[in-house]
Amino acid sequence: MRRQEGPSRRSRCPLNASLEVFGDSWSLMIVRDLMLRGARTFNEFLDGGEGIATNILTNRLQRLAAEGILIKARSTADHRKYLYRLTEKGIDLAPVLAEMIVWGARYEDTDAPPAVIREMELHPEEFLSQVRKQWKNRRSEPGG
Amino acid sequence: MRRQEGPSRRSRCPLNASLEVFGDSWSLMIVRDLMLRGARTFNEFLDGGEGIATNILTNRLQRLAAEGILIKARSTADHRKYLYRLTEKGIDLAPVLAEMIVWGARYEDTDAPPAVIREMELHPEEFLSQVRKQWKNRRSEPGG
DNA sequence: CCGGATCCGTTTCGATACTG
DNA sequence: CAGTATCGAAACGGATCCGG
Repeated sequence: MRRQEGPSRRSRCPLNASLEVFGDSWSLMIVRDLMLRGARTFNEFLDGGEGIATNILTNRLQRLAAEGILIKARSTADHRKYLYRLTEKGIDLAPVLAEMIVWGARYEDTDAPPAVIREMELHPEEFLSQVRKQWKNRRSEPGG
Repeated sequence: MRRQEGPSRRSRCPLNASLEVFGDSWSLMIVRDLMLRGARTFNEFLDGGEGIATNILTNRLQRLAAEGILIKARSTADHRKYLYRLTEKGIDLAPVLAEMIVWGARYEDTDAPPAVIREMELHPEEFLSQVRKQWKNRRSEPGG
């Protein structure tokens, strides 16, 4: 019970607040898998995130849920499954994600498709609106 | 000798590459102190970053220097001092920083001046050009 | 099978004291 | 001023086990 929330104990700076929420290696990967790769179940995160352990994944999903970035709910189609989806707060991480992807693609050695990166870089607002549009449609839980 | 570089061992995704470089609590705080708060010496980071320990600060400065995000050099004015400054690669983290600050200011409880945040949010390219302009002038090492 | 929980060895972090 | 050295605490990561 070490990590209780409380309205940002002493880190008033916005950057610190953000870092407290997703300032680790895994949280943003989970958000990316959710946002850009269509991952929705525990095991889809396990595959997509580069080798995260199950206990760490559980921990991060709980933290992100506690922060209101994602929501966990039982699948209506398959009752054994849980489905995770982004909240508005989580979707609004898209610009952060996009800038990190653009920077990584520019300066590190990656295999990112240049077209997608250029799209993110040159038309960020279109990228964001596409993400939003996809998440509008996803309410209907297709293929759950 | 655990952390040797190598051209991104297996993390080809740009996001993973970025997270490997600055995916921890402190690295981006240091970049922010450098970029937005004018910190340039070890002790200025110690004050600005919210209570970072000296060994951690040393470690992060070394890592960031090894990644080519900042450069450490002796002050020409005061030969006892070392001055840290951002490289182009480091300055290009400004958009990432800005988006994280905007998100944190929107969703977490912070004391950020709204005007600055709105400026970052509505005119990101102006914010970026201001940062760049400031770093042009900083070559002359004023007050070192 | 799905979604975890638990155990345990290893790694990293972080506070403080100390040094050139 | 700019870091090392030390050492306990915490986080990580792999493997395994468990409930539905």
